[in-house]
Formats: sequence, C-alpha cells, structure tokens
Amino acid sequence: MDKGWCLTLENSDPVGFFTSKSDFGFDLSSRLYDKEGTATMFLTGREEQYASSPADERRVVLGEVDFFSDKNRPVKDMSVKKEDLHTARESDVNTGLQLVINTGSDQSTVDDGISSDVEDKRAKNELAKLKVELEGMNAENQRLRGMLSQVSSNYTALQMRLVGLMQQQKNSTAHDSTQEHEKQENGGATVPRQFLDLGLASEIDDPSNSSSEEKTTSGSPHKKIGRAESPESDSCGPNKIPKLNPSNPVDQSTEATMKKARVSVRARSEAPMISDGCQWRKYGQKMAKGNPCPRAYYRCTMAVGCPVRKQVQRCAEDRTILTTTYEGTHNHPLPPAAMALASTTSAAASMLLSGSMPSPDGLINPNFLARTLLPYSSNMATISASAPFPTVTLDLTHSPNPLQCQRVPPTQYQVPFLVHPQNFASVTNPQMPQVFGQALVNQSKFSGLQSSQNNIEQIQPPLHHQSFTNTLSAATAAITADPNFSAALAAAITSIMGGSRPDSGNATNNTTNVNTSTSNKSSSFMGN
DNA sequence: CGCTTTTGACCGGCGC
DNA sequence: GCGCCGGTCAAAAGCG
Repeated sequence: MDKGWCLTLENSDPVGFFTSKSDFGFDLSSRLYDKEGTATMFLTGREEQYASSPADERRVVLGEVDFFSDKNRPVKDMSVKKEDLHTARESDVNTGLQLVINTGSDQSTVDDGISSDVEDKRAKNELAKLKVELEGMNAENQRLRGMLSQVSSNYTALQMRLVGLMQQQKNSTAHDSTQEHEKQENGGATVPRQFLDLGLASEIDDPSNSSSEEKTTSGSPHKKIGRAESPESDSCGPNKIPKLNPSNPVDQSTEATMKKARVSVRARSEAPMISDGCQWRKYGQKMAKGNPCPRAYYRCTMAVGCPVRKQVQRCAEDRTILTTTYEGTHNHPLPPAAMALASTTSAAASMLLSGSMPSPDGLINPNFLARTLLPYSSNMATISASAPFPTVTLDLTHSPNPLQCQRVPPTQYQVPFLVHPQNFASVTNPQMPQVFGQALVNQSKFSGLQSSQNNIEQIQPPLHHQSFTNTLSAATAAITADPNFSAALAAAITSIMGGSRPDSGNATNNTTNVNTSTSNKSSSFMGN
C-alpha cells in the first residue's frame, strides 16, 4: 500500500491505496485503503479483457471482476485505464463506478480493441454523472418543496385558528350582554374592545373627536422625543402627518399619503445594497445626524422618469444591518426579482395606509395597527405614522426564536393594549368598523413600490388576512432574490409562522404613549 | 464617449 | 432671521 498506488475520487484527494499490483499495476485481490489505512474496497476476480482508449490514455477493461465497496456491495461497470501518474480515480462510487488506475509508467502495452466498448462505458459514466447531478437537484427540489409545504401548512393552521377565534369572538359577543356597554355604533359595526382601551373608539365613533392621548402626542411630540436622542423621530411627530380635513373625502388623504408613504426594509447584508432586482443610480450621499454611516440616495433608472427612490444606510449600532427605504411608484414593469421585494414593500405599505385611514384626522396609533395586522410578527413589521413620511419598517434582522414564544408568561395576555388572539380576532371581525374596510379598498389604489401594472389587489376582506397573505407570498418570492436577504426574510417568515406569541413588547409604553414607544423603532432608516 | 459616482452647493421645512 | 437638517442638484471625477 505504499507503492504509490492510490485511489482518488475525481477532483479530490486520494482516498485509497493498493497493497500490491500485478500485470496492470494492481492485484485483483488487493484491498483499497483510505488515508487512515482502513480497508474501504475489495477487488476480487481477475481481468479478462483489454482495451485501449484513445491515444492519450490507455484503458483496460476488466471483465467479470467483482468490486465490492466497504459495504460489500458489488460495483458494476468497472473500467480501468493506465495513465502516467501514480493515481487512481474513482468516479461515482454509488452507481457506475469507474476506477482509473495510473501505473506511473508508459510500459503498458495494452492491445487495441473494443474502443466502442470504451466509448460506451464513457457514455455510461457520463450518464451516471448526470444522473447523480439530477438526483442532487431533485433532492434540493424536495427540500425546498418541504420548506414551502411547511410554510403553507403553518399558514393554514394559523388561518384555521383565526377562523376559530373569530367564531369564538362572535359567539361571546352574541351571548355576553355586558358587552353591550362596550359597543359603539358606527354603521352598525362593533367596536373592538382594544379600540376603547386605546382611546380610539371615540375617534371612530365621532369624527369630530380625537382622543386626548392623541392630542397630547400630536401637539408636542418633541417634548418627549429629543432630537439628539432620536433624529428620525425628530421628524416623526405624528402631527406632521398630512392630516385629513374632516370635510375632505377620505380618498384625498389617501392620495396624499400614497405620495409620501415609505417602506423601510432592514436586513443583514455585507453588500452595499440589497439586491432588489431594480437598477438604481446614486444621486447623492449625506451624513445623517446620529449615524456615522453615510446615507446614500438612489433613483430608479429602469425607466425614464421613474419616480421611485430609495435610501440606503447602515445601522449605527450594527453595521451589518442595512436599511433600505423605498419611496414612490414604479412607472414600468418590474422583473420578477424586483416584483418580489416590491410586493413585500407594497403589502407593508398597504398596512401602513390601512393604518393611516381609520381616524378622521388620518391618524391611528401605528403601533396598534402593526400589532393588529401582524400580531404575531412584531419582529417583522413596524408601522410608523411618523412625519413627514409615514413609514412602515420591515425588520428582517431578527432570528426566529420559537422557545421565546413559549416563555411568554400567560399573564402578559392580560396586559391591556396588547392584541392577544381574542382581540386579534375581534379586529378582523367582518363586523369591524367600516372604515377599516374603506381603508382596505383605498389601499388598493396605492401602488406603493410596486409596478403600477402589477398591483396586488387587496380589496377582499378580511383586512389582516389579505395583507398577511400578500406579505407572505411576496416574502416567499423574495427568497429567490438574494441569498442574504433571503436568509433574513426566511427568518422573518419563520418568526411569523412559528411564533404564536402575542406581542409582549412595549406593554408599558403602550398604555401611555404608543407613538413614543415606537418612535425609535420606527425610525430605523435614519440613524439608529 | 457615455454612464455612474462623488461631493459640495443649494433649497425648503422646521424650530427657536 | 438664523441655524439645523433632510433631500436634491449638478459639476467634476471616475470608469469601462
């Protein structure tokens, strides 16, 4: 085994050695050894036939020779050729194995002969290789199918659960007469309990009213949020949102919001930009306050006059996190890769718009809506009604942590303002205030960051279901776009599907000032 | 040469 | 009015 005879897998290091050699450099009774000296293959029988291959290599075909792998499995379709080096090659151990023996000398005088047989075997080998390749691809395909199936089944389960909870909510509403005190009439709709908790019921009930909390927050946001503390939130005061004149049609507000609505995507990426399938031209770069990383401004160049712009900035605390903020509507068709992200951001923007609509002044608690629409995915989406541009942030940087979901104390379900499953069901109740449905219809007019020719129609209730569906489908599509982004997005999806966790965050803040509590988080694209 | 990137200037909104 | 800040413009530089 130290005679310089070795067996190598194709394109790899030697994996075995011969103990001796005979006429053609090895003894057919020899054993093959791996590098550790462990016998891995046995050669038995004897050669009966010779054949020469094309001029540059000499091939010996061994007939009726049994080769056994270490599992005592016969290896068929063996052929052996002599070459100049002291190596042996084995390609495809599992199927049509070809053992290539190199004698290290040119003394071989093999007869010319059945070259067609050699060609056949070569073709067989080629076929075998292709088969292996195909099997590998099939395996990959199966794995991806499995993942998709898992996501799909999880979604179905969640949907079923939602239906059950809705039914439960409906029943409890019908039988609990005490809830009559909590009912607010709005076109015959039932105002969910959390609306009252959030002080929003009055807004829904009476457009002329706004909650005292909202007034306080809107009136002097900067007294609570210092500039240096949160640069983005500096301009994020809810009072800066284009307010809807109560006398104006709702659509006008929507149009105004559409123009300035932004979607921010946070994802881990070492690249300067996440690949979103579009072509961009950089037109500016600025140092943003509170962040040593410069903010780059890009304009879509896929079509002349496309108004879509995006800002790219690294997170100050974690520079592996890249925040990309999109604004505007593409005026051209998008390639599939771009559609993926565009759909994601569009769905997110739709959530944002739906969240900006219910209040007569165009305001509704953004945090509340984020939790309403994606109650189990607070890690993923944050909606900010921050001015000057309402922004929804898709945070794709969090890893799923199923255990965390189970650790949440049950008591947290009792915390007011949290949208626990029951409330979640209630806000998605078909009887929910019409304004939600209106928002949903309106949002279909918002092409967001998606091609105007490829808008996702989101006019079918229930609201959360549709947005969630779009987000899910878009996210699934986005997986194909970019490896880094895909990984982050996949993690985000998993956090949705696997995390049947009612949001436990910001409970305290929510009781006082949700906008404040979300300001830092929602300002993700600016200097956090 | 044409396109993209860089970078300082400029503009508008906002708070003081 | 002034300064700050975010955002954009446009000339210069870089690049293939």
